[in-house]
Amino acid sequence: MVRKTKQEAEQTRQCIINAARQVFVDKGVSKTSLEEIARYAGVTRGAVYWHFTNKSDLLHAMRDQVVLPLIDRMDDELLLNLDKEQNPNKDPLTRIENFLLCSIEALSDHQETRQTYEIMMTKCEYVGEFEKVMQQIMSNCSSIVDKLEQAYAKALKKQLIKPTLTAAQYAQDTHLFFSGLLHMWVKDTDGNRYRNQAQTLIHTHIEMRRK
Amino acid sequence: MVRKTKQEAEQTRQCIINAARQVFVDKGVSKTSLEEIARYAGVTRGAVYWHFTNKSDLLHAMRDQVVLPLIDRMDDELLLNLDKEQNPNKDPLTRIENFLLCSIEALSDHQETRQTYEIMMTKCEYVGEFEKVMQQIMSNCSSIVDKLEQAYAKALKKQLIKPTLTAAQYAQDTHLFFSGLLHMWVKDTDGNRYRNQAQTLIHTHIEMRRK
DNA sequence: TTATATACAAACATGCATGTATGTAAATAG
DNA sequence: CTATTTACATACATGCATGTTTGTATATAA
Repeated sequence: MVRKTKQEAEQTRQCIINAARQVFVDKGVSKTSLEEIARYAGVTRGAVYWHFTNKSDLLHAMRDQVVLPLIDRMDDELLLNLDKEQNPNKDPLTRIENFLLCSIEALSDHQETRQTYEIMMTKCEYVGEFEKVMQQIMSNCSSIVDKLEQAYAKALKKQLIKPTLTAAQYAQDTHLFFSGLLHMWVKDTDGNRYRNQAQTLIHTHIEMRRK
Repeated sequence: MVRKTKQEAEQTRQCIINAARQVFVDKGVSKTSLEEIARYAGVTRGAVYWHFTNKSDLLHAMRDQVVLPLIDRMDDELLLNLDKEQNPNKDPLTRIENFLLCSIEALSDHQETRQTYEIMMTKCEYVGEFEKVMQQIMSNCSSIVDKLEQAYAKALKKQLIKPTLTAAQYAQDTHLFFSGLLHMWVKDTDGNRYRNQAQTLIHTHIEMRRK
């Protein structure tokens, strides 16, 4: 066989991940064999086992590829320049709204992201070795709540929202709303119930808080 | 072998469901064999195949046993006597709050319910034949939103909440909050982040709406 | 009372997924 | 230019889960 260069090898690797994503969406993680993935990617199981130690490892790689960049972007959108008054979006509430909108946008704009979320939410089982991922998700949620809280603290200072509740309370409620929206959005494959009105739902949620 | 009476057979059936629930929570649905379930239940695969056609059928039975009664209870708590003024909880907002509280209570009080939800949310794959369940869940969500909307309509009439938003908008937001809370509550197996403060979160969510 | 259906256990047949080991040609390092 | 990795394909070994079939003792219906 014709040995590939490093670049070509990296392509095959990515190709396998892409194939896996497609097949996972169709058949679920546990019911897809590495053989199927390989066939879909135009390689043999040999290639799969060369790039990944097993199916779980492949799934991890798939997830990291989508989730890690998203976590990075979160910081930018929610916190960056939050303190500087001269930035274009002074209003911290608008900033929160924007953060929520961007997250949903990432799902509707990028098929990879959308499919990966669909797999993570409805096509895989968090069990054994993979239970750690659930811990990661939970701790990631905590950091989202933290960032939301900082933004809401600013909103309180600027007296944009009622002072009867704390920033932490606003943050938790928004996070639960966001969490629910993500789940519903992903599961609403027809798009009728949630996908089409996500922006409105987000806007309403924020508007509800304004004095 | 000693043939069982109808009652005893029904016991075995329930026993198998209980065993399945335990093993599913531990190992996930796809990685548990019917052999394991049978062993845990103290029977053989023969019994399992007698009472259920396959693993999916067993999972359906497990789910129905928990979910169907819950759906019934929902109607009672949210809508029953909503129009009659003489019932103990006149305040529709309190009624909504109560509905949310009761739902969470069902999870913390009944292990079966909690485990079944855990399985449905993190230990099974909605794929193939089982994708229909996802449709059921979505349509069930719609009916929850409907009922919430009716309750919020009452709250608007009684001028308990700001009239700047519609009952439908309040309902959707509450449902997404509820949906997120359910997911987080179930996934928070340590109990530190959400399980312990669920009541507070719910109360805050409702309180945020009051004029 | 007898025939039949029930409630399983036990045995059988099959396939598929996994992991590993081996082969190999070409890329790459020195 | 040669030795050694690399990037796979192929072959091999193994096991386990599934579904079906058969056997059987007894509850139950008539």
